[in-house]
Amino acid sequence: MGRAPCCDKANVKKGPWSPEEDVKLKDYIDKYGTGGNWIALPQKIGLKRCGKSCRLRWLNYLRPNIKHGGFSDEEDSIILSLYISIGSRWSIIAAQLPGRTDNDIKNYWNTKLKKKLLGRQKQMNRQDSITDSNENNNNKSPQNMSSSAMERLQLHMQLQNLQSPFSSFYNNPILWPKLHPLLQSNPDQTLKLASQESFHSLGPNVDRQNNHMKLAEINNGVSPLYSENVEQSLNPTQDFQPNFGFSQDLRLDNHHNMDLMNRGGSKELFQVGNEFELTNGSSWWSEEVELERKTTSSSSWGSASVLDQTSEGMVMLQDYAQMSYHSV
DNA sequence: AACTGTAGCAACCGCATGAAC
DNA sequence: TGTTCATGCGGTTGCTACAGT
Repeated sequence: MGRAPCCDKANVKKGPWSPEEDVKLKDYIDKYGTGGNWIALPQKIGLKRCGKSCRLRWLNYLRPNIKHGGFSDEEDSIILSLYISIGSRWSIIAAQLPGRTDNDIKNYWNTKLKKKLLGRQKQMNRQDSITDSNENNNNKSPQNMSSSAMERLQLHMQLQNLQSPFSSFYNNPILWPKLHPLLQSNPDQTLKLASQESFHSLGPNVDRQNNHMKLAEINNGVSPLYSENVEQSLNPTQDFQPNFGFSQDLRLDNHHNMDLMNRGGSKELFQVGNEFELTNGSSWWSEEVELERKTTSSSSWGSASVLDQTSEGMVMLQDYAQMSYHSV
């Protein structure tokens, strides 16, 4: 049995919204809210639109305090950092940028920021190829990586090795994004994340529901970087090795835009769990495990998995387990 | 002026998830 | 416990504006 359509597609209008439609929708929501039912909303106000379309229009355009365009350097930096860390979880990235929508950030990334950064990387690659033509690292050949992973690797390399406008961001914890303080008071508000994209090239034997282990649960603020039970939960063995992908469970506040510019020094909670898919074969995982182990005892991090703590206790996780390559 | 290519963006589509029944 | 359905999310599409030829 197929899924029932959310609306009568024959009788709904598609395409750009007219100003009249915008006014109707905005006026109604301003007065009565959404009523918790987007599907019924368009009928209530006489709009021939799908409820999903209304929701999208509200969230991306009509909602108060929405900003469009004019991304600042700091916003660029945050987007870049989070993209490298968590990939294309645009809603999460948007949650760190007040007034920005996931759609806006996604468009901005795809049309401008990515080109800007990767374009610079290409330039540098051309220079590098002159001097490094003899070195051919098969392990990291593009053929064996997903495009997203490749992108993230390139961006990371660029951040590490090249002079870039964002290098200052890496070295400046003040610019690093933080998570919403509400988490501290309501940790039950969770947002479960699973990177579909990360698993696109998983083999058929991979079961993303099982064999996961929590790599990190980080209590931020005055707490130590890792708690005792987290240390125990790590328990990495050489048997684990992700030939490929990962997903993440980030527990964080979902829909409250935080004011990045005015965040105070209150206690904040950032819990991250990585769910690694384990197969046999390469040695890449063992390297990763080693890096993860380092993270439990040191604030110095390798490039493959990066977890840094700022002087204020803020924690960043950067994970490149998504990169898919086999060592030989 | 007409055509073509491209960038930017709004909106749509399909899937995953979780709540309600 | 299984089914249905609303919601949220990310990928994709399609339209418009603009630049280049």
